[in-house]
Amino acid sequence: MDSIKENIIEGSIVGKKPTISDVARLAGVSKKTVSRVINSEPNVGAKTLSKVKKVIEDLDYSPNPQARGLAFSRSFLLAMIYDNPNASFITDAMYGALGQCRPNGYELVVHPCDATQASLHDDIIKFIRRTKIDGVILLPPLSESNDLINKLKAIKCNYVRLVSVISDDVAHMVHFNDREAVKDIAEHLIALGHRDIGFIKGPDNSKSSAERHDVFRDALEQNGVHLGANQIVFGANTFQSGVDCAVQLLKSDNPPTAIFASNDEMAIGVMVTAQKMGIDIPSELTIIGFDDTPQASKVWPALTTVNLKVKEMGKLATLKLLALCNNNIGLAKTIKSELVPTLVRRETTAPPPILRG
Amino acid sequence: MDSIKENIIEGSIVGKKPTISDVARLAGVSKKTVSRVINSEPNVGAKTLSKVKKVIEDLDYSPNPQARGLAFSRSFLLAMIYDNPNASFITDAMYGALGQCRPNGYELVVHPCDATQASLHDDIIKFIRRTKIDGVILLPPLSESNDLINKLKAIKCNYVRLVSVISDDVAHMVHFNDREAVKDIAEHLIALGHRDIGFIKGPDNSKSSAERHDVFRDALEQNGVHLGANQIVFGANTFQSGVDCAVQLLKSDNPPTAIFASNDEMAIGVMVTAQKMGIDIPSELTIIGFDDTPQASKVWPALTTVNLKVKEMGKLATLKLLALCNNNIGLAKTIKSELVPTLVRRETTAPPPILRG
DNA sequence: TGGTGTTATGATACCGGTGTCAATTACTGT
DNA sequence: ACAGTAATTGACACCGGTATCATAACACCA
Repeated sequence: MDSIKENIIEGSIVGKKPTISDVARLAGVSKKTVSRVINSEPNVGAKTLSKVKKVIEDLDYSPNPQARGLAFSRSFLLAMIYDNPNASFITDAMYGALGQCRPNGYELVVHPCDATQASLHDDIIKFIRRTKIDGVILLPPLSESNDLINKLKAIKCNYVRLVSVISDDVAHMVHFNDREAVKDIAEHLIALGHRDIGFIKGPDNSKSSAERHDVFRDALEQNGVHLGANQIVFGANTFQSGVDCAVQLLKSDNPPTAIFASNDEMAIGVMVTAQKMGIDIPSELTIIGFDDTPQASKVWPALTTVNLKVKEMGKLATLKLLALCNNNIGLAKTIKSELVPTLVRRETTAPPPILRG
Repeated sequence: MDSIKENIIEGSIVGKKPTISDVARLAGVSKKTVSRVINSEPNVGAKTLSKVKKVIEDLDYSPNPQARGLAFSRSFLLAMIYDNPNASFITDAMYGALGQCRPNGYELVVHPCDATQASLHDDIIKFIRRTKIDGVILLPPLSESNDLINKLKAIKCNYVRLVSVISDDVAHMVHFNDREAVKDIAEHLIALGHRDIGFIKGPDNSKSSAERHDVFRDALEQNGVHLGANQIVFGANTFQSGVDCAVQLLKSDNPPTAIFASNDEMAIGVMVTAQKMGIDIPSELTIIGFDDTPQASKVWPALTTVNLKVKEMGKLATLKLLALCNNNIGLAKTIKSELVPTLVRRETTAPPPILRG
């Protein structure tokens, strides 16, 4: 007779999943009424409501997302897109996002991509059109590309970007104000007594690299410390480039007493290099990183760095994106879009040797 | 007239995406014929074929995955499910999987979950039923649960698991033979001359923890070295537990000259602790980890550890899963399912002090 | 040239949901 | 009691694909 019910009664779920028609039949109502219940639409009689809900419960029914997506012209899929090699940044952002996706009936698709590909942006657009993804979260440095943003707008794709540079498009971005953090670092170094400071800049193609450089230089300048050209070296945000930059800085005629690296990965490269050279940290060399990756607290000595609150950013970005997917731009605008990173003081910072006992 | 074509001609894609009906109309054929072309079905005339292909090209048409999924009763979605806190293991596996998903028209959904939840397995089943995911890749230690496997079988969900324990169900698993690696570690330590060896075991709920323990003990025993009860401590696979275990081992009456930690995370905890205690690595203490996480080569001295080839495992698992999704169990069986980890010798291993100059 | 067996193609139902709009039922106030 | 309005409900088309099966076109051979 009723094969659906039998399947359930038998204890394990076998055969096909129940459909909206099964629910409708068993509840003695039309498909449309069941649909109303599923989507919490108004104007359903109290008796009908509880009857349908009971059947849904009994059958352990859940709507088919493909069918739903087809009817709604939606996929209930969000994507996190990035060309960033920094695994901890990504996982943090991902966890922040996932926590908001699931409860709202969305799933998250991860889409790492290759920044060296010339067709990168077009490939992303193709990906979105092909999958019918409802919206995307863009991680830096990809999020800094206006070209990509314009292409997303052209296909009317919802997006939220995680960026360090300020913009007034508050509905579509979460901003981590690392200017403040960089200032904090400069002032911390000055307060400790450092005057010969080395700076490892991130790759040139990233706006936030330039920004960190400018802010750091200006903040030092305001305290009467000049960042000379030979005290600035260029890294690639990788461990190895941290090693290379450290060699360059520490083997110069006038080695710095403190080094600020634009990310933790490079800062740890500096640490390892200094230790190999027999330089003690922090008594002979102060090091500060940026990102507060899990490794930062797992090296010896523990690295002083900046926590960007990436997980929180992933969460806020997702909330905004969900609002946008529901055409609620007003809501997206009201969700907090600025996070202030914090300087995490650990064990790699100390006054320079000249000021010590 | 033809709004679709106009949209394309105007340069940017606006309005709705073309559908199969648009293609059919412009090519002067039926929807079904276009469907045949899309799915590379046989029995399509050469002239018709090229005509349809041209229209698809011109329109930049791609089929709607929701509609396709609905008709095929498939979602073209795979999920990677894990309760593992080890970020690098996961990202490696993820990258390995992604490389195979995309070219085959599948997307990957990430599904981390909370191992402390009692309803964990049922939640996973619900997730699969709700999303209509076509197949799942299970990462350890979740992949070791027979209960979960049985539940997956009950709902006929395709799965492939990454496991360290051997099983004959070769179509549904990729096996990393860490027994060999653990043996290599034991023999390496013996060869260096170590006789007082400490072992940090992983959490009790994991089969691979027990296995690593057994194999390590036996391999030492075969070389005439006994692993005493007070030389075995229990860790939780976290950095902090590495610290705790190190304290326990190093402050004992008879501290070991070498420590093998069941994962890198704990091994690095041991390193940091030893360094804080003024113990030099490797001259006074040899340390070996397991996993070859990115951090292993980014600590000082660089950690000797075992590379599990996780990315390759992710790739193989995905290939198997895709074969299973296409009901090709035979193919799934023939895909390589055993990987031999390699011992990566770096800088944390040396002969014990007693044997040194 | 006609009969036969393939190959190529299309009409129509269907996958499992939602939107529209008309029909039915339930409340109002007088 | 009864018109008037609001709340509830369902019939049916539709979203964009695929499966089935009947039919049309073609090739082959006697």
